[in-house]
Amino acid sequence: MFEPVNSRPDFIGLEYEMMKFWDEESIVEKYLNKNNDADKKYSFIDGPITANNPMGVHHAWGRTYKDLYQRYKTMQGYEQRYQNGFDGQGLWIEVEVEKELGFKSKKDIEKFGIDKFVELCKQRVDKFSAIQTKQSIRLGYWMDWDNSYHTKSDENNYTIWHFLKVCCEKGLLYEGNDVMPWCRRCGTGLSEHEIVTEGYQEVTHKSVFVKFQIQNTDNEFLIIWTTTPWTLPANIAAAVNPESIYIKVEQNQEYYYIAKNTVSFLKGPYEIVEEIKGETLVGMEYIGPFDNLTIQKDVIHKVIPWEEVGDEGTGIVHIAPGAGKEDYALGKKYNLTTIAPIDDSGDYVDGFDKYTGMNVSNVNDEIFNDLKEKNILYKIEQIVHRYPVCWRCGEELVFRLVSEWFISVDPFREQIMDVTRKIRWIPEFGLARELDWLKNMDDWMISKKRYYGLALPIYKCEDCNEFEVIGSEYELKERAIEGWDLFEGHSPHKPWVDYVKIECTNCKLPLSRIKDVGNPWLDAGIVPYSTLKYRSDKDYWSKWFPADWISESFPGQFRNWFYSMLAMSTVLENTEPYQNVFSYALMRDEKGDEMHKSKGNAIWFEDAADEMGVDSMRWLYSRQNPANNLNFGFNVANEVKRRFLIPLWNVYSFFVTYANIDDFVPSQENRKYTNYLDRWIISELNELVEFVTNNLDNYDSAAASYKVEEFIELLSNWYVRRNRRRFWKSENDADKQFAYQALYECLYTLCHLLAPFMPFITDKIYQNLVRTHDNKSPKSVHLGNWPISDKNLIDPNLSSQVRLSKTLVSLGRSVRQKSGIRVRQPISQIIISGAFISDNELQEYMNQQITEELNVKEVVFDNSIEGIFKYIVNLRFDLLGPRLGNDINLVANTLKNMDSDLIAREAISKGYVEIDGIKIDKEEFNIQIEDISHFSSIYENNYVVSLNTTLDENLINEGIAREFIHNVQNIRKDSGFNIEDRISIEFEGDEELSKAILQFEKYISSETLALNLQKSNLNKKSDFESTILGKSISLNVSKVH
RNA sequence: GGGCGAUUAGCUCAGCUGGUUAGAGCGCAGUCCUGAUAAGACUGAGGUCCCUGGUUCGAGUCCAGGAUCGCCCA
Repeated sequence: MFEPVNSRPDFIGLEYEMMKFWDEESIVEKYLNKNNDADKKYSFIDGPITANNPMGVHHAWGRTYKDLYQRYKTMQGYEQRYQNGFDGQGLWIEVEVEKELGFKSKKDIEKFGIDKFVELCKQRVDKFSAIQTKQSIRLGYWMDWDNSYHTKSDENNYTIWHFLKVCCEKGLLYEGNDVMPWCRRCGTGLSEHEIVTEGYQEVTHKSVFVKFQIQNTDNEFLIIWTTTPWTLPANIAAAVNPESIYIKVEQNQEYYYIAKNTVSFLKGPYEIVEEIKGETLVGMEYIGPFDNLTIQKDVIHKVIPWEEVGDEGTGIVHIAPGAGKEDYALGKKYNLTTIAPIDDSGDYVDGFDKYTGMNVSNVNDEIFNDLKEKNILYKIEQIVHRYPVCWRCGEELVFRLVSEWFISVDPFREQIMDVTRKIRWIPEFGLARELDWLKNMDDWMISKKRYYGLALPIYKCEDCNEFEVIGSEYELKERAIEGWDLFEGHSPHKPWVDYVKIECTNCKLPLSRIKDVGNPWLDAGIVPYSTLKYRSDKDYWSKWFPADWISESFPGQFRNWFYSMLAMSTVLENTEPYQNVFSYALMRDEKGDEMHKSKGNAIWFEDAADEMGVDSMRWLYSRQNPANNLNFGFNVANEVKRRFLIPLWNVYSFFVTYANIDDFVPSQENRKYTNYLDRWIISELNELVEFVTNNLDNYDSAAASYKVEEFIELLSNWYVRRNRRRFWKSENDADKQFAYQALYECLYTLCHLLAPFMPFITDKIYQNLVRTHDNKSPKSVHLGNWPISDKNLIDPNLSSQVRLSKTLVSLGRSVRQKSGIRVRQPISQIIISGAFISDNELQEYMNQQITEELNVKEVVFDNSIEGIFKYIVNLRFDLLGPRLGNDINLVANTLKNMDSDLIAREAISKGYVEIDGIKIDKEEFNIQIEDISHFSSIYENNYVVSLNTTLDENLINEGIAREFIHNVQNIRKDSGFNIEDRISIEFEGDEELSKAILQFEKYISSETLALNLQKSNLNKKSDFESTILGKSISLNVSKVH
């Protein structure tokens, strides 16, 4: 006996039940160790999840992929590591802790104490990694949770030290000055990786048009335009496009130089005096807007050429090499003075006189006033533009001249690109995208002026300006001249690691570590080395490196994780760290809008899990095309449950119900699939196994899922539906056992095939179908093996014939609809013409299927029958017009005089017809059917199905009997009788109904399991009132004990 | 300005290396079927497969140009 199955299960309760079971039986542990001795391995490296907040439903999407493919490989017998990763160093953690503590700036952190602050950061990571672990387990994500790696671990940090040492040895590491985007609040620069995309917002600013007076003139000016007025005190030059046309205009007794295409900004009337090329302006000297400031004392302001200058503003660009990225580059090129105006927090530094100490965020009015006083302010304008903001705290960024540490990319740019090409990118365009990034990327800025992160192991001598890199904890210990005892026992973080001083190899002075911490993508990028014991166990590393597969969402990762791993692995070993990289798009809400907490359309993981159920969620994720954004929500999940989960469960529930009635026990001896339907479904099943296997090998879970859905549809709506007779019939014969066995095999295989997708429901079904009968079988479906397709059982011909039967039945229903005869009313004959099969046996089988489905007495396959319908053909003018031109009228006229029916028949049989010597394809005709007899017909897909619409008394009576049966069955169901219960029926109806019912007494009794059927005088004592063909009928139905 | 995608029914999307009359789900209207089914079937309305050229016996699919949207980078 199988456990009876609830036909309306509580899927979520079931999930908790399974989690409890797995826990009690240590199933996960057994799963993790299942393939310990395998001779094949599969190496997955987890991209660390940021342990800074609870996991969201978008993480669940990614984790479903990770779990799916690892489970698949486990079932196939691959040894795996199942290691999850947590990312837990860097600014994002700091920002959250700062928020918790109510800090406003870096000074607050220093006052609080760096040691205590870093400790709190670590604690936050530990807290959220524990929460995420619990959430992942709820998702059914089976990993070696006690062995998760942390990017904040000593090993991870020291392996980066090793990497940086190698960089240094290869001459890739350098300290450089550059103008970088800078966050005043966080007090740190942002690397190029961080600023793009997430980092831009629409902001309204005041832009200003300023007149720069040309030297040795009274009334000639250049007009420049800028959106960052605070940079004007640092102005050094003005840039023009040497190729563009500039004009000199006269306005209010002054002369202005501007680009010709920008005149519209001028207010009021003006007159063009002269037209010149930009290069003519180059070299001109002008009086700077703030030449009165101390710091500007010796600056000579000049016009320089710059090809990038466009038609924005005035076509003349204000250049401040200390406050703009391109400005700085131009400054280097033309050897301009550089004035760096602001400090860490955006305050003007010394030398700016009245401005010194003022902050750039509130200096605009002061600047505007000064410009006005000097009479060089042309006008002020509001502008809305995309402006970079800090991706963590939202503060508007400024551009600031800073000294940072970089890894130069040029020396190994080609190498990384070669390595990149060896990797398979899914979706394919990932390769192009990564190469594009690599081609264009600047040197990698790896330093950050913050507290909690990788301690960059760089020791710089302020005296002789040399620096060195320490490559490991051992080297540090060896080189330590003081502070080791204070550091020992601590993680290599600030402030502890900075107690250690080493000696300068050059001048023997004691050296401190530089104050900076590292870019967090170093932390994640080293993972293919640090987690695989690169430093301590090379054999182990060689075994598991490179990863067979990695997977992350693509926004960001091409320039972050995918990139940092490529860069680090190219430097260390010049080889690819992963062989397949799978990426997927973004999660949106059901309407396709971005999910935001503030918008209220975000869905918490816990709510999703406990309302839609994890299996539904996972199926929804698995069936998604990863290149497209996923529109996620409760309605979509419900749809999945309704269309997929429930039908699957219903087949299972159906099987168990009937198998129990007949005491079915699965056995190899019953695997005799001679029946067409059995052979067919087993053929479909094996084809499914092959398809799913191939597509999972190809990391295409969506294609696999679609196919499974199609199979469930066939299984539920054709195999089971068509087989109901075999399961119902009272004799428990061999044929019935074979049918049970076939259905059992389908469910058994599906459990295994779907186990990696939906781990809960599949194991639940498995426990009942397998474990109740075979206690030697694995304790859980997840400890079982992946199904292998038996190609000998695949019969494509059979498959296409069954599909043809389905099509013909559809057509039959269609004709019934057209002729208005309901399906319960038997009809005498259906005639089908079209292309048929030659196999008589199969033909016979198809007859049977169609007879039953369409409730007809006889199915005739006949191509030659005439006189029941007539074809009508018309030309498809839309198709033939363009092809034949004027000839089409000729053909149309000829056709009018021909026998439409004959033409159609010829076209259908030969595929074409010749009219007036012109060959016309079947497709170029519009073929329709006209009924010309008591048959009703329909033409589609090259088949004509014709229905004999005449009904004699017997047929009508049988129809009544079937209506009666239907009524009784509903009563049985509503009364809660068991399927096998016997009943007794009394009824009362008019003469016509009664006659029909009694005529088919035997039939009715056997269908409804009635031991007794009789007409009596019920009057008003009847339990049930119903109508058949508009006439009322009363019924009493009672159970017979 | 450059690179990468996308554009198919009201909505969300399938459509493999070119091959019958381009499909599914949801939604809408109607009908039917059902002792596994919270289901299901049938019918109907709904399509310029973004546009223009080209290759081909044949193009939603391949090529070129363009439009719009999105992403990535200057």
